[in-house]
Formats: sequence, structure tokens, C-alpha cells
Amino acid sequence: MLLDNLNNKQKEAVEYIGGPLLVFAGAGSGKTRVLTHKIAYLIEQVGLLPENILAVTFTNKAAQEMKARVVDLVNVNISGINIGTFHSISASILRKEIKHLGYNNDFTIYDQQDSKAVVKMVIKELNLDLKQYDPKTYQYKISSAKNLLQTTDYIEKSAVNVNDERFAQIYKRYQEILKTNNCVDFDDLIILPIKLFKDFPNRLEYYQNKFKYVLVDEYQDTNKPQFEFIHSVSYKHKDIFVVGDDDQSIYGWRGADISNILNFKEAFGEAEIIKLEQNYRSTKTILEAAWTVVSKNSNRAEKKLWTENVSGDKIKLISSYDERSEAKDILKSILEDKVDFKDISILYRTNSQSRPIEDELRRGGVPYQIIGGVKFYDRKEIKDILAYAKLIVNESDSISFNRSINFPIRGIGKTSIEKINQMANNANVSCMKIIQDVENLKVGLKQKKGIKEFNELISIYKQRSLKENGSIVIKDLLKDLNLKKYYEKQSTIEALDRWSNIEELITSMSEYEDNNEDKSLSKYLEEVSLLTDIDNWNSDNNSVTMMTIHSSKGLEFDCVYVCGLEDGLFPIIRLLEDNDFEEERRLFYVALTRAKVKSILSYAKSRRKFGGEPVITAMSRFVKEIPEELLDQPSYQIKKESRISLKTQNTNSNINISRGSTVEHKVFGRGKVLNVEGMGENSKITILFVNNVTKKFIFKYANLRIL
DNA sequence: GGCGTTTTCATTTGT
DNA sequence: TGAAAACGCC
Repeated sequence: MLLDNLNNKQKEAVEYIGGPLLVFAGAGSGKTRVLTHKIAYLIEQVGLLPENILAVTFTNKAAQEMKARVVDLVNVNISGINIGTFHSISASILRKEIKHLGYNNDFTIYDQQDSKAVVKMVIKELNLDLKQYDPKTYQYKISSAKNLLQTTDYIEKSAVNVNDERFAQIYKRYQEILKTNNCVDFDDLIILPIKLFKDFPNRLEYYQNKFKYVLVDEYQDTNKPQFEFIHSVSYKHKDIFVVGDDDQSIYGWRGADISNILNFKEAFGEAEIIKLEQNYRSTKTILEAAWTVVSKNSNRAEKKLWTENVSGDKIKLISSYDERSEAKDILKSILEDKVDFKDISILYRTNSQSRPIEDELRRGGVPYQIIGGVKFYDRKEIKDILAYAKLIVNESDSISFNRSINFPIRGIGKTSIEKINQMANNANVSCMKIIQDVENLKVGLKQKKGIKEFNELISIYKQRSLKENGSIVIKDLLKDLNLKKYYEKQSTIEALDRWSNIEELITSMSEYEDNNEDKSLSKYLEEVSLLTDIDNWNSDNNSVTMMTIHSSKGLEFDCVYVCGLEDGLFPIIRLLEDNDFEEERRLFYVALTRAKVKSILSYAKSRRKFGGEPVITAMSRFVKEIPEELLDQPSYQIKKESRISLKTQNTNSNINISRGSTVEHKVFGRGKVLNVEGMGENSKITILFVNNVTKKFIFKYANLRIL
């Protein structure tokens, strides 16, 4: 194996064996190269078997890529290697071990929506007011507690007031229901293995022996349970290698603990630390800008990236009138630059920013892909089908029961469902169990019939799923449910769209079966619940890639647009809360360092939230932190500047218009104002014209003459 | 009781 | 803008 194409530091990191090793790997410093070479080195030089290596990455895509690159480097079959995300590795451990913890091997995984539904159920069950006890807040509280490894008992004991006690009660009941439902949430996936290791030392020993060498990517984003997990399996042999960059720690809100990386030495003892500071990705200009910004943070390990790359272009700064024109300006810039679409990425702070940009790109004929936002598997129609699949695999799953019992409509409404749930909760059994005894349910005759049919349907498909491929079973189920007709009957574009999404789901199921050993429905569901949008990203398509900055971590593009750089949006500012600007700044650092050649920043001077009234915004403080000499304003912007100020001047004059005023419009002629919503130039005006046509305008665009 | 329609309300980031 | 709650009709 060749280590020749590694620099000295990288080589050192690969060859260091026998004890904990922390590598600070700055953006673009060849981190993945080190990781893959290290794994290859362990196999070829040290003689470790692939199955004795555990490598944890951030996304499934990164895992696949890493595996592929190791395959290229070594001459042995590495199919037994354990490469995956924390969640997927843990899920496969639990699939084998969870019976020790009192769950059944066919457990299913609850996503956020599902677990929110459980929280809501608990709050209702405890007779608490849903307005006062917001399910989302409590879901968040439960997740935070779990991320701090605080058990229900701990919360209960440490409660100091009624509120804490309530929370303990909710948390406890939530966990109980999950167990009854034979389900785990995302946090449980990591926490339950830790519990297993604690309560069953021989299981811990087994995994300590199995995972003889442990590698962790993106170590700065690990949270307490994740730390505990890798610490447990590795502290005996101490053969652990972690790579990370504290400057790129952007998941604090999810419990990621930056001190995991900053205190690595304390946690593992005698650790070797290597810093990779040569950057192979970006131009000098981009690196300089990124460094100036991130060095404003106080809580960071001192380091500075350098590069042999050229200085390159200045960073382009686009300022636009509002989010629409920001999108237009981005489109214009993309067309002007003549960079291949596939080498362009547009990054933003929040998913909702994608819409206007999407609209413009579509109009401009620029192909694009969006990562994130409403995920395919989160769509209502997909969740409806997956609920059936989950229920077939795991009949205890009451949330999936609730989703499917009246879809498509079987005449079993809210009241009946509530009754079933109540009985299930009282007896601490699943809803499916309750409906086995239909006759004793206090529901109407029509409802009983529907429930009976549903019960039979599930049990038939349960039987079939034990023998047949999931895709075939679900395909037949769809036929039984007559879903195609159901959507076609609605004959709206949306409904037809939904049906084609369902068809796509079936395709994905059979594709999965073609490519995987374990073809069970349960394994498919596990895979799907842990899939992120980025895992399906096709980087070969010649299209612009749009995503949040969070999703972009680890990726690189020739040309990167970072948009919506306004104070309040990026950095995001929540009123009445502690705002962690350091994390936001790191996020900006991540955004900047995605670019190899061109970096373009943009902001809008006003922005509408949820399509309402525009709010005046100010340029992000982060842009101001970039040295001015590294920034450049595009030429066409200067002309536009004057246009904007003109427009602003014109419309800032008092608008003397109200209900009942008579106005004249160039096209529609005279009319009477029926309604005025909002104030000033952005107010929406409803006008009834002389020809009896009613129209709604935004004042500043309507060009009205007030008579 | 069920079901379609209207109103409300809330939007960071994601495994 | 979009989902979930509230409302009101069958």
C-alpha cells in the first residue's frame, strides 16, 4: 500500500498505532484520505481482520464512500467491516441484542413525528392541557434529557418543583409506551446499547473484543451518549482514533458536546494529538476570509489552515432588494459564470429559503436538486404506506396503528380510535391486541365491521411478510386497499403526484431487495428510517445542488453560494433565548470552506416570512467580519443599487388609501377599494373594478392612481 | 360519530 | 406556506 501520496502529518496519523489518537483535521485537509488509509493500514500492515474494525461516520453516504475507497486500497475482501453511522451501527447491535432489554427483535424506529405523537398521547392521558404542555416542547425536553443520559429515575429524583415532577411523569410514561409499542426513538438507538453494556458486562466484553480498533469521523459532533458508546467499547484496548475539527462543530443544539474533542486527552489518557493544517481544497482568499471570521470565536483550539493553492478571485457579495430579487441575482450570476451546474451549490441557513430560489432556477431553466426539506420518506402518502409496513412487522406499534386504521377511510373516526387507545393504554398493551376482542369494544356496528376487516388484513399480510419479499407484499396490499383508485378519484395534480410517489416507494423497495442480503421488511424499514436525503444525492447529475449548510458538511464544490446572510436569519436570532453566536459563526465557517474556487455571498435588504409582509433586514454581522479587501461587488449590482433607492424613495411617501377610496389602474380602469391589508407600500389592496372584476394587488406594484 | 371545510398558528439546523 | 386544530354539516 502506498503512503507516498500523503503529507508527513497525514502519514504520521496513519502510522501511529498503540493508543488513543486525536487528529485535528481542518476543512479540506485530507481527513477522509487519512481515515481510509488508516483503515487500509490496519488491515494490510497491522493485520487486523476487517470485522474487527469499527468506523463511525456522519452519514450513510460517507460510510459508503469510505468503504469504496478502502476497497480500492486493499487486496482483501472487506465486506465484514463495520462502517456506518452511530445510528445504523447501534441499530444492528440492537437488532441482535435488544431482547436482553425486554424488547422484541422486530422493534421499529420512531421518527420525530411518531415520537411527538407519543408525547401528545401521554399528555392527553395525564389529563394535562395541550396548550400548557406543548408536545413539541416536551419532546425536546425528553430528547435533551436522553442526550445528557438522564434516566427517568434521575429526573424524578432530582425534581425540585411541580414542573419537574410533571416532566418526570411525562418522560416516564413516554418511555413506557415506547416499550409497550416495541419501538425505539432516535435517542434510544444510542442509549439502549449503553444500557446493554452496563447491565450485561459479557455483552460489553463481546463488543470490546469484536471492535478491536475504533475510528470516529466528525468527532466534534458527538454527544454524550455517543461518546459513552465509543468509550465503552474502546477503553479497554484504547485503540481509538478520532478525527474532527472543533471549528466545524455545528450540532450543539442536538447535544453535541464540543468538550468531547477539546478534552479528549482527559477522557482517554495518554493521547497523541496531530494537527492537519494544510488545506488542499480552497483558494487563499477563501481560507483567509474563513479564518478571520472563525478566529473571532473564543472557545476553540488554536490553529490556522494554510494552502499552496492560488489566491483566486475575491469573494463576490450580492445585495438584493428582497428574497425574490436575491433569487434572480443568484440565477443571473450562475448564468454569467458559466460554471458547470454540477459544480455549483447553493447553501442556506433554513430550508424555507429554498423556495424562491427554486422558482427562479426553474424559470431560468437551470436544473437543480434539493437536499433536505420535506424528505421523501416524510411525505404523508409515504408515511401512510410505511405505517402499514411497520404495523405488519411490529404489531405492537400503536402509532402506526393509529395512522393506518382509518386510511383509506373505513368509517373509524376519532372517537373510536380514541377509545381503542384508551383501552390499550389502561391495560398497557398494544392497540392491535385490543382489537382482537372486537365484540367487547364499545363502538358502533359499522365501526366493528371495519375494525374486523382491518385486523384480518394485517394478519394476512403479516403471514405473507414472513415468507415473501416486502415489495411484493406491499404491492398487493396497495391493490387490496384500492389506493390507486383512491388517488385517481381525487383527480387533482397533488393526488396523482402522491400516487406516483407511492409507486416510487415500491420501486425503492425492490431496488433495496436487489442490493441487499437481508431482504426482510424489517431491515428495509430500519434502513429507511435512518436514511438522510444526502444519502440519495446524485452528484453526477449536471444540476445545481441546494441544501442547508448543516447538510453540506463534509462536501465540497467549485462554486458555492451562501445566501440569506442577514442578521437574524444567519446568524439566526431567537428572542428571549440565549443565542450561541459562536456556533452560528462556525456554521458560517463551514459554509465558506465548502468552496474550492468561487465563493459568493448574498443577502436581501428585506425578506418576507411565510409569504407575509416584508421585513427590513440588515446584512449579517459575519459578512462584516470578513476583511473588506477580500470582498467584491459585482458590476451589475451598482446600477441596480440606484434603482432600488429610487423605488424606495417613491413608495415611502405616505399612502393615502383606505377602504372606499376610488382608484384608477392602467389596465383595469376605475375601481373601488374593498379592503386594505397591512400598511404602507407593501399593503395588499382588494379592488372591485367597474367591470365587476375583483382583484388583489400589492400597492407598490399596482401602480394605482388615487382619485 | 364521521368527515369535509375553515381557521389558526408557527417556522433552525437533522439522526 | 402548510399542517393541525376547531368548526360545522350530514
